[in-house]
Amino acid sequence: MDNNLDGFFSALADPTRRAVIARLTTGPAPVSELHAPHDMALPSFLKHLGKLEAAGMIRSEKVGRVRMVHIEARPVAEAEDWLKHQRRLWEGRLDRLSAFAGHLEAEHLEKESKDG
Amino acid sequence: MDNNLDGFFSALADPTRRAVIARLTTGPAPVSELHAPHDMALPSFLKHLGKLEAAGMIRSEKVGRVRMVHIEARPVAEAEDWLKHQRRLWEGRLDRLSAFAGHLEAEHLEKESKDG
DNA sequence: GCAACACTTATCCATATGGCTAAGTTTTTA
DNA sequence: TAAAAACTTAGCCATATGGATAAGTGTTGC
Repeated sequence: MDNNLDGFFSALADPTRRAVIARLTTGPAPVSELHAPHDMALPSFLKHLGKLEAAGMIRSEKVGRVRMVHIEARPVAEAEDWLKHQRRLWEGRLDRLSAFAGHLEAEHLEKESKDG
Repeated sequence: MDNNLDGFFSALADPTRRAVIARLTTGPAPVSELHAPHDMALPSFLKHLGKLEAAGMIRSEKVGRVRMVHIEARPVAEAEDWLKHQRRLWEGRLDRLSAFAGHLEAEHLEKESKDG
C-alpha cells in the first residue's frame, strides 16, 4: 500500500502538471514548448517537470542545448488500476447493499399483506 | 481542466487516506473504527477524514456520539475517467508512432532490396 | 448525576510546496 | 569569437500539510 502511488497521485494533484501530461499524450516536446502556455517563470515550471519525472511519469534527454520530454506509460496505468480496483470493490458493496435493501422491502411487503 | 481533480488526486496522494478509502469500500464505519489501525493521534487522523470529505469522496453523519462515515461514488469515478482518457490518448499516439516506425522500416527494407 | 466515551476545537511545530529573482552553464548561430 | 538561446543552480519567501498536545462538548451507561 506504500508503493509509488503517493508520487503518482500527488504529481497529478496540480493543474499545471496535468496539463503537461495532457500535452505529452500528443507526442514528445522540448521544455521550452511545454513551458510556453504557462504563465510562470521557467525555474518554477521546471520544478513541476521535476516532480513528474521523480514520479516516473515522464522521462527526458538532452539533445544539444534542448531537453526533450516524453511521457512514460506504466505509472499512469498503475494509478488508474488502483482507482479501478477500489471502484470495483465499492460498486460490489453497493450491489450487495441494494440486494439486501430489496430483500428487506420484499419482507416488509409480505408482512404488510399478512397484517392488512 | 480546473475542476475538483486537484482535490481528488491530492486526497489520494497519502497512504492513510487511501487506506481509509480501501476500508470504506467494504462498508460504512464509525470514526473510531477507521482510526484504530492508524498509529496517529485522533485529531491528526480527523484532518485526513476532513480532506476526503472536502474532496467529496466520503460523507458522514453523526448518530448520537458516534460519527458514521461512508464512501461517495462519483469522485473516484471522475479521477479514474481522467486517467483513462489520458491513457487512451497516449496509447493512440504510441500506436500511431509504431505504425509510423513500421512504415519507415518498410521503406528502408524496400530501399535496401533496390540498392543490394 | 457523574464518569467514561467519542469526538471536537484550539494551538503549535517542522517540513514540503509552489512561486519568485538573480546568476550561472552549455550549445548554437551570426 | 561573441552573443543569444535554452536551460540550470542557488537562494528567498509565503502558505499548505501532516503531525503533535491540551482542553472542551455532547451522549451514554452505571
